[in-house]
Amino acid sequence: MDSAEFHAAVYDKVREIPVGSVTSYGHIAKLIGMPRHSRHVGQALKFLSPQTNPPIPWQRVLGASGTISSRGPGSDGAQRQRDALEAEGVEVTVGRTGEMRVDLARFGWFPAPVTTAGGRRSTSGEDTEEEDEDA
DNA sequence: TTAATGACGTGCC
DNA sequence: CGGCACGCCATTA
Repeated sequence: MDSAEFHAAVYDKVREIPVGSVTSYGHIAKLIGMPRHSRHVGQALKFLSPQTNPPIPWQRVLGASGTISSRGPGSDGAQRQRDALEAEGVEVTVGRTGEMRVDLARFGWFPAPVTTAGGRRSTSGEDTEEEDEDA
């Protein structure tokens, strides 16, 4: 798979994230069949954000713990991401160290991968997890 | 060709 | 929960 196709795949998946929901780089990587390329997903987003026509909702992609990546102190990207998320109705909390994170139990969006063959994970039905958690 | 980097993830303390 | 170390891998120096 070329970087171009990788970017396309990432773009396609990220675009599927429903409004008001978030997911992790790692999950995107899994969805496109490359669970070890979590870091490259982020790179793809960086590469795509300024040039995709229907703007890619990169703000809906966070770290595996629901934490927003720093992306550099000088860059306000993280701040913009938080703002964009809140604008969509996603609750963003800030810790002491200024770390911003989202409650994945409430806003997380983790569809099961296709699991072509050999992959354990029941092909029939859906995975039994998450679902509505109301507090 | 080797070394370093990074929008990450997981295991440990 | 906070912080730290190690593993992954394509890209870049």
